[in-house]
Amino acid sequence: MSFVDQVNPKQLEAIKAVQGPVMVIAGPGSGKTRVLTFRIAHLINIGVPAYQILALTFTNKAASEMRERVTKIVGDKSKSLWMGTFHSIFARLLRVECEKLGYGKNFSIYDTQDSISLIKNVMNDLGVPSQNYNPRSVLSRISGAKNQLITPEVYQEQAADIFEEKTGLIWNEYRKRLKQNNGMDFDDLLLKPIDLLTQHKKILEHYQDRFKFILIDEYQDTNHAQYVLVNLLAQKNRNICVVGDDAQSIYAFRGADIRNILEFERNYPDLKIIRLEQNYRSTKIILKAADGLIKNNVDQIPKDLWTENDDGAKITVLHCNDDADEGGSIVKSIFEESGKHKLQFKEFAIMYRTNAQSRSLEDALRKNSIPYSIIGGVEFYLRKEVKDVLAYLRLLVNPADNESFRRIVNYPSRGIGAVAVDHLKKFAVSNSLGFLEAAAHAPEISGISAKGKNAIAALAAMFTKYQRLRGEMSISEMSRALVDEIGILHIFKDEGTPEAIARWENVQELLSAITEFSEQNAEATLEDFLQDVTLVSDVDRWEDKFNSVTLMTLHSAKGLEFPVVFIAGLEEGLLPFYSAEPDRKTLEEERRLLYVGLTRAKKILFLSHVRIRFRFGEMSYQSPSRFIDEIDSSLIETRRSIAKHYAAEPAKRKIADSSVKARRMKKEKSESHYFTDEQPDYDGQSDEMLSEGTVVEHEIFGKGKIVRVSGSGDSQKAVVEFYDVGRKNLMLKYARLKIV
DNA sequence: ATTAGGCGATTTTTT
DNA sequence: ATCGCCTAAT
Repeated sequence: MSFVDQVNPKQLEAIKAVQGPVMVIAGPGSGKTRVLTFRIAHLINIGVPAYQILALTFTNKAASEMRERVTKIVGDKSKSLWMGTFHSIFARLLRVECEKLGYGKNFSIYDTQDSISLIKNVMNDLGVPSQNYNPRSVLSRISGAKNQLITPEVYQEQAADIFEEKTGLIWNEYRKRLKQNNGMDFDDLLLKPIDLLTQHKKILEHYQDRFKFILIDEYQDTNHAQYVLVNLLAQKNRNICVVGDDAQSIYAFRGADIRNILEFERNYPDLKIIRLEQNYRSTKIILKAADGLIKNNVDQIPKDLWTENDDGAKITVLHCNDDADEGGSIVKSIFEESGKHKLQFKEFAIMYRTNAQSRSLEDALRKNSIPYSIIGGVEFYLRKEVKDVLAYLRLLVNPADNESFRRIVNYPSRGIGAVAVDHLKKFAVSNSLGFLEAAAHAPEISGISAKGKNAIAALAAMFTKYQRLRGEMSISEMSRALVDEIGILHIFKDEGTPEAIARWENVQELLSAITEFSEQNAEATLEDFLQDVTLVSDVDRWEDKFNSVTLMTLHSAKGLEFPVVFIAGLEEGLLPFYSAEPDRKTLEEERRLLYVGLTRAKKILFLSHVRIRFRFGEMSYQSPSRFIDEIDSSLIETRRSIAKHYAAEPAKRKIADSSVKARRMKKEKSESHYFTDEQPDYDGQSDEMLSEGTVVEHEIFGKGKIVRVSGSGDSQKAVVEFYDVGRKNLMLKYARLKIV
């Protein structure tokens, strides 16, 4: 093998240190994937059977790319590698072993949406009003506790307030229901393997002997449960290699814990630490900017990043008026840069903090006929009609799945309402049956009208029929037949509205996806397909073969790189994201997120911010992100945008009156008061003396009193308590306040 | 009892 | 856009 002349000495060291625990601290663009690939290839070449290697990656895409690259070096042997995300690898393991934990092999995997709706049902049944306790927050507490390996019992004992008490109760019931439904949530895919391995010594030994060499990519984003799980597997052979970068840790909200890196060192005192600090991706200017930014974090492992690449162009900061203008400015820059450097659209990426930001950017791209593909957002497999069809398939595979039953029992409308379902549920509970089983006994259930009984019995009969057909037809034929019989395609067709047509297309696309899936792997089962759609993300499906601009969140951008990167919305409150005054930890995580974004860029980097943004249905004055100030100003060139020509709609946004309340977009058609995309007059307002207590008047918000003034020069800001609309954070440069 | 339609509230980031 | 909650119609 010829990797020796393709890597630097540090990389070589990381590739060859195959025995014992190794931690590779890999800066952005330092050839981490190359190291992992060669390391696996090296293991195989020195005689380690591929099935003894377990490689855990952050995305499925990273896994399949790596497998491809390994295959190029070692050939077919790579097929028996276990490579994938934690969730998909351990779901696979559970399919084999779950019966020892009392689950059926056909268990359903509940995504966040499914889990929330189960929580809602549980709360209903327990009489906990969902007005007081948001099911989403309840789930996130439960999930947090689960990833810390806290049991419901301990959680309930330690409950510090009424919310936690209720959460404990809900959790307990939620857990029971999941089990009854033969279902696991995302966290269970990590916790159940831990249960399995700690409860069954033989099985633990089996897998310890099986996975003699373990590699973990993006180690900084693993949580405590993942840490424990991997250590169980690795503790016997101790051939474990983790690769990560603390500066790119951006999943704390999901339980990712920097302590994993510290504990790792404690757990393996003979740990070998290798640092990869040479960057092969970005220009000197980009790297310097990123490095300068991240140095503002207190929590970090110090690093000395360097590159032999050119200085490159300065970073451009685009000052924009509003979101339409931002889209226009970005489009204009795409045209300019692609003309100047002969770049294709696929070499551009636009990144942002929240999915909601994509809309105005899409508008601008569409208006200028630039092809784009978008990662994330409302994902295909989360669309209602798609989830509805999937619920049918899921119930077919796992008849115990009461949540799926609930979802489809009256979709499309069959005259089975809440009351009928309630009777059915009572019958099911008192006879210890699943809902679908109970449905087969519809005639025996009291309290339901004859019509309702017929409808329920017919539904049950349909499932019986398709359970039989599953054995006789291919999964794609069977799915088509089922969708046909449900009749939703006709319903959408008849409705004929653009929305309905879109739904029709989505269902067709789902059916094609099933066909394609079964063509790709001939032995694939419906279970495999269902598992795939819940565990494979949008990024995983993304391919750069289309010549289009890519739009995505900063979180999704991890692990990718592009010649030209735009990061939109660098504004206080948005990036860094916060609603209340942010604490240090929050700010540091947000800073790391931007760091990840900056370091995706190879050659050219644009940052943009707007003056006025529609947020939470409200017009909001935004001040530029503090992060812009943290980048050395000698690396930056600013541009005030006048992108009228490219902006999606002339940026006309109505504000009806002085009470700036939530306004639906559709209501925004009539009436007075427009903002235009003309440059605001910078009338030197900020030069005047404004201090606490000054009474001022704003053209829209009316009169108010200044509470606080901060910053200086162009970035001077004030908090103003308006008499009519309450407290607002304004940037003086743009707010055009009049002293009263 | 069920359904349709209107209205208001809700949106950080993801496996 | 979607969901829950309301009311009026069937």
